[in-house]
Amino acid sequence: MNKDLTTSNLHRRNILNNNYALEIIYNEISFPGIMFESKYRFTKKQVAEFFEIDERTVDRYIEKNKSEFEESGYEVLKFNRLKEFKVAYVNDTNVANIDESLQKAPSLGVFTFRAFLNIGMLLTESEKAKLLRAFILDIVIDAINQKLGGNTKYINQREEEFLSSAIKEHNYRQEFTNALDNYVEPNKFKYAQLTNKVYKSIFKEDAKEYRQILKLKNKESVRSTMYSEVLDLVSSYENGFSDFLKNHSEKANRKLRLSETNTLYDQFEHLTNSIYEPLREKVRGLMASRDMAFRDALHEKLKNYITHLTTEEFDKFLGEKSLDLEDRILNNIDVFKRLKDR
DNA sequence: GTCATACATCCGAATGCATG
DNA sequence: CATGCATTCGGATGTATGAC
Repeated sequence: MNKDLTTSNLHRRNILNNNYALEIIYNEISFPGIMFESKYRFTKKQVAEFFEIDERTVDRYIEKNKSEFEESGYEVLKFNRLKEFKVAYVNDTNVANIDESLQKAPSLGVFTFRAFLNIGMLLTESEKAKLLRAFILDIVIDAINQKLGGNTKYINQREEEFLSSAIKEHNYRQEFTNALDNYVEPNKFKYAQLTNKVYKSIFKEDAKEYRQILKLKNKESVRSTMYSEVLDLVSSYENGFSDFLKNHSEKANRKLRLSETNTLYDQFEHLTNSIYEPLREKVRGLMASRDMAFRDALHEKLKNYITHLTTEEFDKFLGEKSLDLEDRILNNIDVFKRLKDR
């Protein structure tokens, strides 16, 4: 996938919000900052020297992208905080020569490591920035893979909510297939057809397209790769339609043909359209955005829903609280048993 | 004399605008 | 895109003033 950091705000954010990638990048490039207020800081001068550009060039970029940089941690220090920064600067062992003019500066623009990377992603005139970008793109994919032992395919399972959603979904799925057994005439395509209809209602793709986008192998199950929010919504659709099907079959006092069932689903979808709309919108956004960031997968039909992930999202799937499914089952064995016996 | 305070001046960084 | 210039701001520095 072509990710041009200089022009894509989305891709920049997806890297800058990923603390795990930032940590690795910091450790890999030898550009130590000055520790100040528990963050590594760099003066404008240091940044300019790193990228081998004029300080004025840095100025221009700050001017143009002020809000983006400020969001990444760029700020102008004054008064007391500036005084403290100067102390930290002087005491820092990484700083070889103490700058005379800095000592007298009444205000000083300071970058965090994030803001430093941010400007590096935008600088088109620096050869070093170009190298840095290439390096970042390699590192970020590696960082996620490394964190997950090389498997982003099941990153959806690392989140706290996944397990309970998956179990609930499993139960609703059973009701759904039971309903198809009880109220629809035997037909070997019925499960697949109706399931695809549910998928298309929710995220516009059928199982086959979804598999291609996520590069799933034949044996790998589609649902095991879905995020908890998607599973919850699938549950809702399956549960809702099971009921709908039951009512119509009982009213007609017979099993329905597959074609009737398909028509019935279209009715169901039409009727529930506005009810599900908010959840569907949310789920589409989550799914498309996460798959872009984590799995490097583009859901073409959902591309208008893609946004950058927040730091919290990265934490949720990569952070302390995220776990392999196996660990999660062990940690939640009681919950697991309770849900299973329902 | 010294100490605190008020005021004036100077300087450098940031910022904005203009130019080559 | 680099450079030059003017403006603004606030810290640093210096000076004057007055109380004790």
